[in-house]
Amino acid sequence: MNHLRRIVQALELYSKEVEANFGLTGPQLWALWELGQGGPMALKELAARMHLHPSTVVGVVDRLSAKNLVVRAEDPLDRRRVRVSLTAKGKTTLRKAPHPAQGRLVHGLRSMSSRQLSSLHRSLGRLVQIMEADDLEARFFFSPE
Amino acid sequence: MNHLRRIVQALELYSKEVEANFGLTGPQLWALWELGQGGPMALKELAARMHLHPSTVVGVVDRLSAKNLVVRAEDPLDRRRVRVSLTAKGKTTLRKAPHPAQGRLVHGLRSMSSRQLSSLHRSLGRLVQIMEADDLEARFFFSPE
DNA sequence: GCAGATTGATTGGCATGCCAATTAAAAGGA
DNA sequence: TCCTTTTAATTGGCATGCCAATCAATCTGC
Repeated sequence: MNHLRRIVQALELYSKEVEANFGLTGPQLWALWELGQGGPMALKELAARMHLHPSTVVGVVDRLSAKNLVVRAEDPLDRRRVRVSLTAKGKTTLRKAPHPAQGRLVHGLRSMSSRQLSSLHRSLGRLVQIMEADDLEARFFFSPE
Repeated sequence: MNHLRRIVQALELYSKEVEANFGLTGPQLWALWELGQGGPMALKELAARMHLHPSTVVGVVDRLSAKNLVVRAEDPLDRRRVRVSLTAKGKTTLRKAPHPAQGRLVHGLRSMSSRQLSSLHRSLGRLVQIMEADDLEARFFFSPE
């Protein structure tokens, strides 16, 4: 538990550091990266790819848009949707940016043996599986819709 | 990376759930628990035990104090310090509260073999070690005071 | 075709978390 | 002793993240 908290904290510190030296926070970089991978997409899809709540992503897109790295456009086929896409500046920035996979963590992982690594990956994957199953149960228990 | 994010997210969801059903968020419960373990202590010490920034803990203590679960008192020996301590209500609440070690995670961990568990613990511990070492280096590199 | 349900984005409210700056108190040095 | 530095707590500003509520657009059933 404590280790997890420390890792998360180290990730957040890294995000601050990137922000101070590059002008973009971790989540902002991450969103930019997803847009680079998947091309222009609806805000809802971006949120889904990031496993975040849409209302969270609205704020991130707002800030990226204020920096002229992305633009919102109307989707002609479904006017409820907002197509978020990279600007030219966004693409350039993305090319120069550090990979959003959080440098320090990557460094830490690289220094582990591949056997250790795959064991860690398996264990974490299993944890996620169990915790998300629990979550579904809990949701069902509290509000069965 | 993705697994870590999901685990953290599951923890936050659990915190929301506890809040909805118990009236206290994860960090609030955590602070209460530390006070239960260590007795009355300075805000700074509480922050150190939680590995959080003092300014963060000010807010948590504010909210706990608004709920009459803790009180701030002046330290007669050092008037800069604020002694935070549990109220009677705080102690009662703490006895009834779920353990702050995040139920779903515990459940997930319990279902793993002890061999898997200790391997996971070792791996995470190693990651923390490496990431925190990196952090020191980075701080030194960016601002060598 | 039209009323009612659903869906996508947004807003407002709130809790965490950080940092930088401020204030008050204590410690240290000349 | 007095002045400077350090230390503890707080404040204000900001970014994430959630949820609940709202608004507009789309879809469905009758």
